[in-house]
Amino acid sequence: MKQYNDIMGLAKTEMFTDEQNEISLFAKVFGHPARVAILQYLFKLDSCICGDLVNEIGLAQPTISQHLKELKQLGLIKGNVEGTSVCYCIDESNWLHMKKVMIQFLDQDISNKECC
Amino acid sequence: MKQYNDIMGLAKTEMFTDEQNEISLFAKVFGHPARVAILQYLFKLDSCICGDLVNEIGLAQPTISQHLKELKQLGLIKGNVEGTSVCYCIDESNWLHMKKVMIQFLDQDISNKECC
DNA sequence: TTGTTTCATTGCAATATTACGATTAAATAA
DNA sequence: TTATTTAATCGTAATATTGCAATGAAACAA
Repeated sequence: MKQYNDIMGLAKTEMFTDEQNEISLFAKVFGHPARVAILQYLFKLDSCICGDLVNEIGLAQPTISQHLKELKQLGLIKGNVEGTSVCYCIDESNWLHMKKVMIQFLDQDISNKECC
Repeated sequence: MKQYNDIMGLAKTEMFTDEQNEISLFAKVFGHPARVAILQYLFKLDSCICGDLVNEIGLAQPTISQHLKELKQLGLIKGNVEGTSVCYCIDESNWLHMKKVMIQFLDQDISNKECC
């Protein structure tokens, strides 16, 4: 597993639980609309090459490539070289793990004794 | 509604859908373990004052205050002044809206025609 | 009034993120 | 071989985020 501190910058990850750090890492990768758009596109197509994304999304090729790298580093997508192009798709088992962790966080119970 | 460009920096939000921008804004606020920890603590207690959080989490008071401000700006928490302290809690209806948007994103179907 | 307590704000340094032009690398085509 | 195509990487500028000391503001207590 990647060390949280490698990519969290100033965040003092050692004062938080592994769960809190994991949630924030997943959230962080969704924290840019281009990466959200890339994932939605991959879900729509079930496969895809990088060039498609450059046309689909309006960003330059190096920028898309960088966003793909971040998604790949977290394990949410995987890519296969196919000739001169690369075929990316969702990594199903890692996506399901992430989904479980995130939904558990989002699904916390709101008791009705709100104070304000 | 807050203008996305006010807080997304370089991100070219105009090239993305409102949905993609909304998802990324919600995700961004979860993209720091301190804010995840604050939210979990608020869920656990159903109410809370800022000073509690400074003790609970190891960060300085201005840092906690800043994280609270971001959560409040997105509407996920609300705060009431009570004497010299401030009572924060989850904003239930906004939390439920966020949850719906995020779960819809996380719940996309993975077809079985993976290509790689 | 003068403290005291509690939280917000300011200001700033350190670091991270985003974007993209230029270049490189790798596969294929001519 | 020499293009050509496609995507990754490098380098760097612009901007954002994080953290906290110092300070301010507001409510309360003595």
